[in-house]
Amino acid sequence: MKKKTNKPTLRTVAEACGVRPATVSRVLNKVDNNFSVKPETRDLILKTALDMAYIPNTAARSLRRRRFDLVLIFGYDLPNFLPAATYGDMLGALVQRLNADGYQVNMTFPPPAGRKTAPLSCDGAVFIDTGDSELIDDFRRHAMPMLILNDRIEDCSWVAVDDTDGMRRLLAQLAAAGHRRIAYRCANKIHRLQSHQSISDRYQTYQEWARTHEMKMVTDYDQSMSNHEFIDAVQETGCTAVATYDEKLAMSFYQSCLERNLGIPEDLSLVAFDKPVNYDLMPKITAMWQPAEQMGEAAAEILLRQIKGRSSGPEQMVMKLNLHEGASIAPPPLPDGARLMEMA
Amino acid sequence: MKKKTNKPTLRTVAEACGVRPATVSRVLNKVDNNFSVKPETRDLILKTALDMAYIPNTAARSLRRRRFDLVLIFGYDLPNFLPAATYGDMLGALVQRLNADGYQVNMTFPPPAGRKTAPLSCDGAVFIDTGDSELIDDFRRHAMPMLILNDRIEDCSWVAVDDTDGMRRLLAQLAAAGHRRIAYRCANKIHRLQSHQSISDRYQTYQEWARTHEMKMVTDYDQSMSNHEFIDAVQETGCTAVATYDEKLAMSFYQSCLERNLGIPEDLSLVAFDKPVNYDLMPKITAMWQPAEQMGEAAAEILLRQIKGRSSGPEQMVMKLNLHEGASIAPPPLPDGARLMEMA
DNA sequence: GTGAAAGCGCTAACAA
DNA sequence: TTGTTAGCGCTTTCAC
Repeated sequence: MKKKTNKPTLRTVAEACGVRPATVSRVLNKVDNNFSVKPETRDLILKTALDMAYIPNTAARSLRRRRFDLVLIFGYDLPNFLPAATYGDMLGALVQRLNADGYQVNMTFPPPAGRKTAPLSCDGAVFIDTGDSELIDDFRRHAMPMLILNDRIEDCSWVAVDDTDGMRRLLAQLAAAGHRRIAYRCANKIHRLQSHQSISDRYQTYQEWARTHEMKMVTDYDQSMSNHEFIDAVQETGCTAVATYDEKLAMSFYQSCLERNLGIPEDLSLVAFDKPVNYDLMPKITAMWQPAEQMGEAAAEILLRQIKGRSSGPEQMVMKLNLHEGASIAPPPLPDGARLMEMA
Repeated sequence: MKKKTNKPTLRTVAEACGVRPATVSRVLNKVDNNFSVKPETRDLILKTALDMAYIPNTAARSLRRRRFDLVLIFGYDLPNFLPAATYGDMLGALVQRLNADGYQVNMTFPPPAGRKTAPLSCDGAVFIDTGDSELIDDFRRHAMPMLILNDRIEDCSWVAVDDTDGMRRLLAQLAAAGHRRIAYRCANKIHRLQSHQSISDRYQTYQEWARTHEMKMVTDYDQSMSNHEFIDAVQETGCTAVATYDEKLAMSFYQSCLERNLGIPEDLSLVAFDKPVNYDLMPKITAMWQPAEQMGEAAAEILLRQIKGRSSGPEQMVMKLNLHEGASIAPPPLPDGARLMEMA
């Protein structure tokens, strides 16, 4: 066991090569504005650095360069939310784009209480499903590049989706299949601690649709209901289709329908938002999916512009949801009388 | 728009207070070994720092302190694997423990090619599902504290599970219910690019079981088979139970069984490894779950010992899997003849 | 083609 | 109770 692991520094390497640290730095960073290195010293330095397993000290480098080449992702709940499937894709695209421009990407978990040094340890930040407004404020005060992904915050850059349009198209899809009475299951009061734009957007669109189509609303927006209570309400009011706030609610509702021998879509049509995890193992539900990759990429582009100062003020972007056709919509079942007439 | 965002530094704050940077540093870092600050200057400094929104520069601090207060998690594929559910819990516990000791935790995504500065930008690292042995080598060469989570690498610290024991108990569970012929679906050749200890552990245990119980092996370990081909094999050989390598395979197999009107567990018993995502929405399968929280915590403890130099050499830890009882085991269905006898 | 020197912002040992 | 000083390891301008 060695007494002390003296990590090689620029100076160590330089001494081993009989040159000065500055030269080593130039060689390793491939400073090529005017070919200022003799090939043999260059090779010697390269070889020595490799042999000694030299790794530049990030702190020193960042301090000097005044830049970190690092983007932080804040999404404290991501371990829970990543299973929303769509975030994996979104972040994948985001990271790839940032990497292409030389930025390392780190996802940070909640920092120890009292430590809030983040704004001065990266070049920019992406907030996703993070309600940490204090941190966002800090970034803003320090004029640090940042972007909100999948939500909207005033005076910030963000990339979000058009839930109003999404809900409208979802309802239109059901209407096109012949549905006139549609219920909306959202369970927001119960499931969501902090409110998200999508909650009100989707609900209000449902409300608007009900008004313009003279349709009686059947929803659990204002009250907490179990799946079975909701199914009761659906049946009592003669709804022939149900829209749910997200895929989790949809799957859970689907299970409850099975338990009651309610076939989907034969007896009840079902639509939702979001792509479920393990999509191929799940019942195929027609749903509005986020354009995950595009969102990630757009976010990266905007953030990069902010970082490189090529942007004046916040940029905001709304994207359309994609209708993903499953097998959960059918024409409404005919009422018993009508069925008899049809058979005759 | 301000001309230039002059971020406040220690010096800025010090000048505003009429003291020297060192004093500010002492106050903000609560150096309290001997109450060396006059209350009024202390308050002034605190207030000024807050007003100016002073945030220490991480790079400068780390450079000087020779420490980052940061642990990096490497798991490049985590966005894909987190949906394995168990990792969310594992990381949650790990992070919490490290936070408690004042360490920030970042999960890093693949760094831009050619940049391998990680070993000198953190105090320690956790590798999870990462086959980046080059990076691991770098950490080792620099004698940086690190730990492999959920896998084993020679001469490293790691926390892993006892898959041999797990498989044995799973098979024993089936045997206790009366099963004598058990098939093993692993599909490893197809699904796993890089090999994991669990693959051979589980397979070899199955093999051993077959030998000692004089049971004919029915498995796809050496050949690629579709679910339906596998079901064919199961039926031809009269197997009454199937064990699968993981929950994904189990779920997928389950679906295929439904398609063939094979009831689980009435017609076929099924066991697996791992906890599925959205467990409450999934069919309840008896499976071996990782003790996720304990693993995360143990990993944190070991890593902390390494970081604080309280450890001599690598520490390795094997944990038992937990049997999670679902509803996928039943006694084997009686052969037709036997069933008649029973009824008589 | 390479060296000298300054300094990024912070902390810790020492001095007063 | 506070100031002075040195320097962490690196990059970059300027000089030769």
